[in-house]
Amino acid sequence: MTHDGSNDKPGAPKVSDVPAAPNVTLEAIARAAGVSPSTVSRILNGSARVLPAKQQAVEAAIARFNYRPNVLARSLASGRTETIGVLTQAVSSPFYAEWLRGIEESLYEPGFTPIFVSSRWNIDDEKARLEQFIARRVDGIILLHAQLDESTLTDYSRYAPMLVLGRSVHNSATLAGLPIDNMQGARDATHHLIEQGHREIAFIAGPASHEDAIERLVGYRTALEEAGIGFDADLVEQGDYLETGGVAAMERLMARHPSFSAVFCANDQTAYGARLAMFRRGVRVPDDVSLVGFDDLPTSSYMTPPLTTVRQPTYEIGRLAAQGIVQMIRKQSIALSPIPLTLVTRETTRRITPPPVKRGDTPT
Amino acid sequence: MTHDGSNDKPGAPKVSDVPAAPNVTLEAIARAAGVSPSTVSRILNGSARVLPAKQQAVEAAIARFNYRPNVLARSLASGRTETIGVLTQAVSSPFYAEWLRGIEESLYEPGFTPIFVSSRWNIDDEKARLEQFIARRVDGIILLHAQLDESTLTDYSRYAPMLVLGRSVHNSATLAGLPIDNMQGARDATHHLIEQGHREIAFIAGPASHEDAIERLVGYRTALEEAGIGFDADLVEQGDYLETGGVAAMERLMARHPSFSAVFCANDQTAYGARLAMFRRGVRVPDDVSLVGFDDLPTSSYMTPPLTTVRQPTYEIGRLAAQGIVQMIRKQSIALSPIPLTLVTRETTRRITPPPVKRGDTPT
DNA sequence: TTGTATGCGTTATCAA
DNA sequence: TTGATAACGCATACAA
Repeated sequence: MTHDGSNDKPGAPKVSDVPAAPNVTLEAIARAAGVSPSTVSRILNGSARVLPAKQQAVEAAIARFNYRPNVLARSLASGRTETIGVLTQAVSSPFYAEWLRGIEESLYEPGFTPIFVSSRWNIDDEKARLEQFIARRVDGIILLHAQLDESTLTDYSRYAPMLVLGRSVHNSATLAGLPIDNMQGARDATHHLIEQGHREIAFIAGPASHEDAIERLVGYRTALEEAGIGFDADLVEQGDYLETGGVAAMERLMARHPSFSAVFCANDQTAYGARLAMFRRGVRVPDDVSLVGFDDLPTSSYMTPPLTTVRQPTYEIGRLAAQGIVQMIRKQSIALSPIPLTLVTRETTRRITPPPVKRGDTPT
Repeated sequence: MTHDGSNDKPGAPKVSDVPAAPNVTLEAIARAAGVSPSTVSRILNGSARVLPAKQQAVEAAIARFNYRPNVLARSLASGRTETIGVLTQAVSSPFYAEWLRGIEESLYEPGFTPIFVSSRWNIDDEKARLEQFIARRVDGIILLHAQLDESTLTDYSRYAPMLVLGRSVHNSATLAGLPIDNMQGARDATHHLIEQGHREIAFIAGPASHEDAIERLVGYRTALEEAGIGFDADLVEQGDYLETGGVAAMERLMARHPSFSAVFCANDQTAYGARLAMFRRGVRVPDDVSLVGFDDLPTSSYMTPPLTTVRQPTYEIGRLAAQGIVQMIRKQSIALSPIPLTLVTRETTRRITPPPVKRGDTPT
């Protein structure tokens, strides 16, 4: 920060801008500047006016000793940590990545620091991490897809305001949910396929334990019903939101019910797997089968061909969440409306003239 | 803050397992159990034996009040935060994701908590985040691809031991580097293509500012030289490690020098872009052009066809890093050997009989 | 084995 | 405007 670069070159005696003493305290600065600790504190926090002369003396001392206030001590004394606990189910999931980015970027400006942890889809871990947040006295908590039931969340929210993404809860001053309209998204996607002339539309579902996954299935069924197409349980296969599950599900589907002309996958990762399984069998997309995903992961627009999918504005949702939690911390009321999803039509779907052409015996 | 939640549900008196007082202190527990604060502290940390009777009394009080020690106070008093600062260039990058997972999982067992932040490839941010870590008194720091120069890193390492991934530094007790052998990886990949009969092998490079990217270019050139193939600058295009850069580079390449039979991309994301650009032009992979990437992102095995690439064992590297930093904190010596990379041969490369067949005018 | 006293580095309250 | 002084919640050296 105060690196002057004047002695990078060997030869000249090195006078580092980062001094040796790692533990300069506020008190040391006060002594060096000839003022009281309180004055230094005031300057640091801008909590009161001080004489310019003293101000300068203190600032000089801070620069000279490269002093950095101890965040721990500050938090202990003030009761505020300026820290937000962010709980994800899996840090490494491409799906959460954009959320984290949105959260981090919006938190930086108001001066909060996010702490990311992941519970690995394990409800016990989720609890443990939440308690860890509380032990750390975070000022607020953002949950990405909480699995805990609402009453438990409500209990925890007494320690710090909580915002739950992708879920609707009974909103209060300390607990709020930002629901995502999975049902509508899935309905739109299915509707799109129907409009393109598809009638036998398969669905590869997500884990039955996920609320989202269920909503997406409901959306699929709703669109079918609206179009007067009977629901066929044989066209539904179980996936797990992962690529491997998509592969397996598609293989079962092709073996059992090979006449579908379109597949709607509960998420993009599932679609990647399904795509590969079809590729292996020589089934062309979209010539033989149309494919639609859900989430619009960054990679999806680089699939070959680029994937038609339901876009979740994750980055924006992340920003909203960050702003929301800050408002809750500041005791301001917030109004969170459900996030609408939009269908992004790319190149894995095509119009067919019903009845669907029989899928070809293209060479592998 | 002192909301006691005793009347969440109208009607039935709710007896929650999470008690009302959010700020139970160690002292309160001591009083409730009829012992001294130090005894409670000892039980909490297992730092000394206490009478079973007292032990039980304390544990009962802890359970009754749902007491959670204040991490801040504990750290302030002990001088240890049990926290590791992890600096990434971009939290949301699929490339860093696996590293983070490895780090997080290995840190959990020894009782450390990672704090992830990202500097967004900005060197000023990198410095700011590092200073933030120091202000938080983290016990150790892991850097994923540091951009700061070694002397600055050395300066910072006086505050907390630092481990730099993907870079070699002059190792000391407080600063260590875990280099990754990009050169060898790129050399192997190129060599593979040469062995398959390719002679006109294009290369889409990464940002010239990245050490890794340069090493990969060097590996490419080395393999060519070893095979007695002259380096042709016309076959090298500039990318940016992102998909968009891959698309653009491939388009330029095809326009300018359409006779290559293989492309080696500096990373997988670049390869995704290049793949799409070829797809758009009706150039088939691997029938017309062989394609090799670098990194082996999780998605790469689901590309169609699955991408041949150089695998970085990122998850394992993450684990190594976590173990390493813990050892450094404990003042144990560590031995870090460069990580070897391995070529994963999948389906985007194929053997050709030189001279390469002229690339087809397949319909778009 | 247990308790007392002191310190960790700040902020905040209260006088001056 | 400034400076003592008391928290903040815990760990720990020392004494018992």
